[in-house]
Amino acid sequence: MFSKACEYGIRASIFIAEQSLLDCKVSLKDVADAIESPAAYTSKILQKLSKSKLINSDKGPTGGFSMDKTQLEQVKLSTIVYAIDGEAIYNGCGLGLKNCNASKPCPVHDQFKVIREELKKMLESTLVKTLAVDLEKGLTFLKR
Amino acid sequence: MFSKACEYGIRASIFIAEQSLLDCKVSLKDVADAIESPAAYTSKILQKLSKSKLINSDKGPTGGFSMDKTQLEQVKLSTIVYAIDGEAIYNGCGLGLKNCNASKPCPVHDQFKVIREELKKMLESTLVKTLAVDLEKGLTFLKR
DNA sequence: CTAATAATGGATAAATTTATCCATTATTTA
DNA sequence: TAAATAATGGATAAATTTATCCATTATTAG
Repeated sequence: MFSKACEYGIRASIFIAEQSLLDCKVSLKDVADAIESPAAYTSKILQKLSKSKLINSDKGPTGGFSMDKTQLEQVKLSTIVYAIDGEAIYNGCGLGLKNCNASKPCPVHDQFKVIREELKKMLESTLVKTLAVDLEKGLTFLKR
Repeated sequence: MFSKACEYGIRASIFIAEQSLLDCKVSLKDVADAIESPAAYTSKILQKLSKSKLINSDKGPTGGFSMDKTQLEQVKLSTIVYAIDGEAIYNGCGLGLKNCNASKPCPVHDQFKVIREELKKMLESTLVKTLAVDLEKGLTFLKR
């Protein structure tokens, strides 16, 4: 459904959000340990999220990754997915056709439309912060 | 959402079904032309569908690919997807966790469950034959 | 100012997916 | 039986995604 990079990105941002709610900055290593991902690869993904202003990053000692109040209020799953995987999941044709649309539909156009809209609605209505709260409560998990 | 191989597989099987409804066998080249896919790669996918008994293939002159009555009645989108991409799309965790389940859920377990079940229901209730009928009527398209 | 820390960015490498090539096998027709 | 046809299967190659390595930059504390 999502690329591995996107999966890592979502898990990482939920962890960073959780720690930010506790007023903690986290290092790359903290993130990689928390979500069991390859550190160097995760680094690239966090750079992307950082450049898209979805998370903050600071260099040097006391540095690390974090999310501020505004980011915690605004960043949704859809924001992360869009930053990493782009819009393909929203607009792409289920069968890979370039010009699939209502007036020249692929054979599963209508069927997929329903699913995609459902998915979109879900991603756009889910704040990373909300997921972080459940994680902090121990209701959900980021590894295995 | 699906692999490229699976997209080709679905499009190919809809085309083969359409032609079979018109009592026509089609060659590899016919298929590749109809769905605008690389022929040799498509060949591998058709072999897989053929070995899974979702389509028939015959060698030699007058040979080609086809679907018989039984196959036309039984093959659904879910059948094709399962044969090519396996069950990951049904059972896999949205965030890539190995042991994500109701008692140890990932942060988006419940949200994804709804979407996946919706998708599953759709794939399992859609006969390739039905899609082929619409294609034959000129209501849908397999290229571009 | 120096040493230590942590993210950054560029270059590579490994793994996987997608795609191609070609010799072989099976089948049909003449 | 020979020639032509069409799928098959194995080997390889190209492209993309995932992953690693390391030197550099920015920042902080002493």
